[in-house]
Amino acid sequence: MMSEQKPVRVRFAPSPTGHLHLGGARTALYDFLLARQTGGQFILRIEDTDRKRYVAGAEEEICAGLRWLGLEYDEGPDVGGPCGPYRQSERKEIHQEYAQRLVKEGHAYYCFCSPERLSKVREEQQRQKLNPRYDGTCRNLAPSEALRRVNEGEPYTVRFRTPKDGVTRTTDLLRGEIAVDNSSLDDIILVKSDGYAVYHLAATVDDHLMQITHVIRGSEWLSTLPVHALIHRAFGWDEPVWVHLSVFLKPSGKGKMSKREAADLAKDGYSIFIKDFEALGYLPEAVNNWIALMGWSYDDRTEFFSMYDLIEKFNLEKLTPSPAAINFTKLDHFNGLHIRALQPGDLARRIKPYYQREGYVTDDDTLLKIAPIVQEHIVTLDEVVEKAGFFFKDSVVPVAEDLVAKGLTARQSAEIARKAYHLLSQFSEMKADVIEPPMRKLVEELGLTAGQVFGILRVAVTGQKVSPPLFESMEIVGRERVLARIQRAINLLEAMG
RNA sequence: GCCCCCAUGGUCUAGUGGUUAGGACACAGCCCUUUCAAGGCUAUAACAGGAGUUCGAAUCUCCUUGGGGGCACCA
Repeated sequence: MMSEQKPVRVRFAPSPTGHLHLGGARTALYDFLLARQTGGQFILRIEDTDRKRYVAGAEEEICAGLRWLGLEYDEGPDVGGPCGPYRQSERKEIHQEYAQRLVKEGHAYYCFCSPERLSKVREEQQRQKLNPRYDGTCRNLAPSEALRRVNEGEPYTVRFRTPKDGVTRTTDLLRGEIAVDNSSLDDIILVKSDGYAVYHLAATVDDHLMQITHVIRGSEWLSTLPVHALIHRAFGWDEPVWVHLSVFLKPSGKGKMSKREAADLAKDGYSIFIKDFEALGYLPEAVNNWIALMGWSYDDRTEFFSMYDLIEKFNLEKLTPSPAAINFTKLDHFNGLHIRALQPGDLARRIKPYYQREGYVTDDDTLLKIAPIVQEHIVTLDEVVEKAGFFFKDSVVPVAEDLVAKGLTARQSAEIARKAYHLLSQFSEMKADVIEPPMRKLVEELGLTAGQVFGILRVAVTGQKVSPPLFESMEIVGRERVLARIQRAINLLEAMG
């Protein structure tokens, strides 16, 4: 199936008004996959024509988020490219030029209605249960008069002259033909009175100029799709392939993600913002794998995909149009799978920051030894600190009660610890495969279970009831610390009586 | 209110006229086991409802219901 597809040019076009979230990331992922698969280009374009909504730092966060996910773009505001600028605010004159062309050719007209009048008209229409729509006051102004008013400095906007009747048909890749009566369409504003183009014009012009072949975006654009098609046609341009992705719903599947919902998520250690995933211990490859499968599938059983797999196997044909509820437990599952798929050396490198974040002083040799023994015990990277922090501590402080083995007294537990201490102290090194057989023999001699004996030692050596495998852990902790920790445990048990 | 879109287990989905409706997550039980996991096995669980078309519908059509999106000088 290695395609003979033509190289695509696709763009991810977020507005810098907030955080990069899962929905955006998934759109960008699909863009990226398609571009890489076909040998085309993935472009980042910042849609910042609304200066009022501009959020400082948002663009940087988007770029950083895409890079963290591994979605390197070929052209964009901070990397340049042949179709720049890639920030729409810097393309104001270009947009105006094309708006003029539409006006000259009769596809658009100047409108001098004030926002105040417009909103009053709208309120009145709503009161009368009519559909809110521009009332057409300026639609039939004589071009010469309109031009005169423009030249006199009167504030104006440019509106698209939508056909009054007929039907506009266009095609969405996932849904087939989308047909709408032109009578239900509005004369949308193309250029605002501040001179900046509105999305509908800016995106259309830029997509054409940047030779975008596939427009992949959220389904919130579906209702304006006919207008976008009409604008393309007014310019005489071919339409790109339209791909409208379904939205993500909240985990319950009932309703879309809300601000409140997002806040609740944080309490459970989840987030919908890409900037948070690293700190929460997620791997970018897991996040990609997870969101790739929300709206796309490969076959009836394959679910684990590396980025390499995704690039090879992604296809637009298997996209689904129905909305998907975000399922964070599935993300946890994928994260576990991807952690286990890592080379231990890679895992060692990736867990390091989580230790350092908590103030641990680590060394790479030890990290390299820890990686393979925690690998199949953690689902998020940050867990490594609570599960395997004891490796980097001089000593641990067990809860005395935890040292008492199930079914035994403190006194008996102390006696077992003493015997283990005696046995272990005879070895010059704590090699796991060397000390395990005699330890098991000890268990047998004592007539106890492995769980009872090893449980005491686990708490003694790690300070925790839950830890990575005991003997491997003891090997890393090392002879001196192991013995010191067991001695301390003996003392604690004896103090209990 | 009007317009557009969507509809298979709790969730993500496979399925494009004939299948015992498949897989995954979650959940429950069992096995394995030095803890926690991981792994293995088993179980529970779905075609929203109603009309049609057809010898035969999860698959095609229509209606209803439910959900989502849009109706700005925001994107």
